Amino acid sequence: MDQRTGTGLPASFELAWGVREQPNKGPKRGLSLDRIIATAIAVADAEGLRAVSMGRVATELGAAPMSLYRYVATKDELLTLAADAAYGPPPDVPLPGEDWRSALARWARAERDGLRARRWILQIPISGPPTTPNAVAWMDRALRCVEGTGLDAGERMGVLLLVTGFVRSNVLIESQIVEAMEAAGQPAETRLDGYGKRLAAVADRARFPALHAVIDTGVLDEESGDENEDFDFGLDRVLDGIEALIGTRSLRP
Amino acid sequence: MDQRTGTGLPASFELAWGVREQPNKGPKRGLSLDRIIATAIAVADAEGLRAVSMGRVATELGAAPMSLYRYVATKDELLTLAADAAYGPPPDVPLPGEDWRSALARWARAERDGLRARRWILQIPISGPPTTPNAVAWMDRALRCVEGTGLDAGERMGVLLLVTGFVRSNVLIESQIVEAMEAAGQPAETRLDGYGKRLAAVADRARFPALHAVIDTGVLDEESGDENEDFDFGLDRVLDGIEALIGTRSLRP
DNA sequence: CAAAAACTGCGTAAGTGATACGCAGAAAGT
DNA sequence: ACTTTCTGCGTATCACTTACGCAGTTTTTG
Repeated sequence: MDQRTGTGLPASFELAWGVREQPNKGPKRGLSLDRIIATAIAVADAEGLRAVSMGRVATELGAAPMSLYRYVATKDELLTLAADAAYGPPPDVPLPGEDWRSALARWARAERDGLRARRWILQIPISGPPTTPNAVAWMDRALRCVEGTGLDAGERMGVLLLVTGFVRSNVLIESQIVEAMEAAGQPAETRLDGYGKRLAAVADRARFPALHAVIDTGVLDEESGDENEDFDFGLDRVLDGIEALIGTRSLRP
Repeated sequence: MDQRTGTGLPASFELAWGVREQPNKGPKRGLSLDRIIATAIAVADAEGLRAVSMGRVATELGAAPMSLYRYVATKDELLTLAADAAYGPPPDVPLPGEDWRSALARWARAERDGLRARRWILQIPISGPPTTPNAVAWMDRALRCVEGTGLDAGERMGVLLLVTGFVRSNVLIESQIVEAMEAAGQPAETRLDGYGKRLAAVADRARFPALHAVIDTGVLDEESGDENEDFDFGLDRVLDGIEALIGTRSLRP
């Protein structure tokens, strides 16, 4: 099922795009790519990415693992498609008359929401630039937000990569913290109060003065009350930086 | 070998930090954590991350796979330590009297250089915030760059996360492109000239107008002549955004 | 209508990988 | 000398991905 045709994409991707003709010979299919993908997502949602194996997905479908290979060439391919479907369609941005900053911020928040709901997406090894339908749709929407700002095509792409990179990075780091806190179900007498204290136990104060200055304030030992604070901080910096660039173009939407 | 003590870190991490006492009974060790880590790195450097297995590392060391478990509790632990060692020590920033922006930019570039030399680092699943020696050292150095700028501890951490997130994301995206180009060794007659063309073959122009506007310019079909261009663009945006924030603090280094 | 072609599902199998368990021997402590 | 701790590793289990090919289904072709 790795029959690449004129599009250069794997056949399963063409299926996802709806540009591949259905076979017209052979028995009726008992499976479908959509069902396989949906099942992979359900397993990941319930038990995390590591639980997603070809065998597991097949079992959930009441099929044999090898039959999945009629639809996807490799497990990696299935995971890529699962991530794409899990992303879902992009937000409706920009609204008519909406300024670029507001639109892009909404886009970023929507991506963040989606990733936080399905953190396993970020664990999927990616082996190429986005070529799946939803990923591409999200790209288009972000690019629309910065059209008419005076940025050239390369810069618009740069902005897209910057913002999406920030979002994914932010959620990834948050996920790491969430995971560490869940893993903190260690024997009670060995459990430290937080990350900062753990660091302080091994990191020499004389050698890491700036880090200790931060640890001493306690910010590394507790979650901030507002779960959006870190994200908003970073997003504002990014948008400020983009705004500075757009300002140099003397063009406003 | 998952004997957590007062630091709350895995024993192998304590070894990496040099805060774990060496056992004083039993036969002389034929292996060492450093050698195991170095071997894992050598394999990853030569053949990529997927080639790194406990069996492969053991074979390279002339040992049995199970003996590695005297030193690390899991393969994930080994990979985390390998990534840390591969990162190496941080750059010497800030220089005396160096302004925050220059220092932070140098820090970012150094991280980028390291990651580009060893792209496999970005493929390692990470399951918690940094607790290994070099990672922590890099953190400290970045924090030093923004000390004295008027940012509070939380904001300094936010800046660190923003910059490192940007660097890693930038290199990851670049790696995806590099990988796709290497994978483009497909049958010649099915090979398109570039990513943009592949997208154009499936992405409907009416549905994705902003994306097509970018594709039409050709920027998605060729590598830019300057391999630093994308990175510098993003870094400048990020630094501009941070600069805007620091400006509101009315404090200058 | 029969044969050929294409397709579907899946049984069997091979190879690989991570890691649990426990043995035997080495070295230090009592 | 005996006990304790540690090291290396043989054996084994379980799980996973995917190659190969068989048998049956369905459409197309002559």
